[in-house]
Amino acid sequence: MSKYNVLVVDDEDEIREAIEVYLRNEDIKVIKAKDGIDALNVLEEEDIHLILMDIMMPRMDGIKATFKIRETRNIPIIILSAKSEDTDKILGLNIGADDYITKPFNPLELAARVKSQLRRYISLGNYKATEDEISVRGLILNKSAKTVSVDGEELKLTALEYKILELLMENCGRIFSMEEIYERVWKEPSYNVENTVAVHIRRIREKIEINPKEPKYLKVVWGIGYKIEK
Amino acid sequence: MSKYNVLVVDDEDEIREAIEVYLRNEDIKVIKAKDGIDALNVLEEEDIHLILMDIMMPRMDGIKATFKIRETRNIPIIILSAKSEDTDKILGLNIGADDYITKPFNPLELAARVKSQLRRYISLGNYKATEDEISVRGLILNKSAKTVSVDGEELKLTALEYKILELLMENCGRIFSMEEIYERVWKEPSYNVENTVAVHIRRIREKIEINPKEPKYLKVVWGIGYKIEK
DNA sequence: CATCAATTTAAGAATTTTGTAAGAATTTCA
DNA sequence: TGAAATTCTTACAAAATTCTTAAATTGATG
Repeated sequence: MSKYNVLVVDDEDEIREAIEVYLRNEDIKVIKAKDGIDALNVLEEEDIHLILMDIMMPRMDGIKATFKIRETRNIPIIILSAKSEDTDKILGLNIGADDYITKPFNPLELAARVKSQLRRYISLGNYKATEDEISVRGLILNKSAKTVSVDGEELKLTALEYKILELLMENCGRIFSMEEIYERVWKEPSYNVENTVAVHIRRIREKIEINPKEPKYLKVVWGIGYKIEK
Repeated sequence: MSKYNVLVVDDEDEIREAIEVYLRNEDIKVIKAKDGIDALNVLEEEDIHLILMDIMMPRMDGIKATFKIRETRNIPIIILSAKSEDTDKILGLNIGADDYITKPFNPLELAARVKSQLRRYISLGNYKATEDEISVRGLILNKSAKTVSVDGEELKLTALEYKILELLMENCGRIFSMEEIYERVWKEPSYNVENTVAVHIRRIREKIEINPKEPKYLKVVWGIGYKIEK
């Protein structure tokens, strides 16, 4: 992996081209989009590693676009903006952007921030953050369709069961304690976490496992929690 | 997981305290260090999720400290500095820092950048040290998956057995007395340390050793303690 | 409002882990 | 070599954790 694709979203031609020049020699390929809607289309087609997003654009602005992208993907987004007031910065960062640069920007700083985010993203190893389909030894979970199948046969999970399984499969191999599962799926407190989670785990096993008593996928790690075995 | 630990490294008392105030109400616990050496010590002890690092400090400066930390760990580091020249920014970012804020900074911006980095770090799921796997002559311990394997075959250790083995493997070659093992794993007193530890050592050996009577990995040093042989 | 599916609660059963104790085996050192 | 110190082994008891079941509750839908 030596080339990274950076998507520049800005309605001003000169800015897009200036950025392309600044990022030359950095193992970076610049792909350009005129506004948020363009950007979303490009994201469908290309394998993008980082987005530089202008705030002020026709059709769909940068805030909306960032928000939209974050619904499904986790690639680094750096906001570009002429507004330098702090409120904007806060707003930009809270919609899910990873960094913020005000125009006019210094080319070296731009390049440094881009490289910093790329390095981080790549080093963390998951620049495929949002694969739509997660598959483990015949157990397949499709995130957009919200379906689960085992050996080709589609199963009928309830909404809750699906959420738990998605959490475990997205982090396949990682162990989640009952408390952590409850917290991340329910997002509210309970006094009966152990029983509740255990019951749902049971039901999921009943559906995805051939023999729920000897689970092939959804394993317990005694004293620690549950995981989907890789 | 609702509390994050942020380490503030700065030699000025007022700055450290100001930051603590700014980050209050953000589910953030602020831990303070006076310089790079302090910081490294804190990192040994505490589970830190993000570092705010000043550049100008006595003993060990922020650049050196960042560099040092990056040798082994991947947690987010935000550089704080009074210098605003771009060259410094570049330098800061290229030694492995994840973001850069110039003093005097706006409290809201600080909080936003901290949250942005934390969110990213946490969402990517691996807020564990980069050294995830410890390997000794075929015996491999994976810290995030909490698994242990010998010659490629995965073993099933209990939570306690795993903790003991992790302690010994993380400090591979170092000898731990029974008292020390008990203290560091159980964190409570006992009147029966010798028996208890011995029993668990036995159980671990039964799982990781081909011949538990002639251990290849988990060796005893008579009168002193146990170690994992390098 | 009746019905059905989904979820929660509760409690006992089943399983796994951990602690204890006591004697056996090994090492050290006089 | 023999006594003392230390570690090893075993079996069982206790504790902790997870599993299972069934009944109660909730929530949506016609």
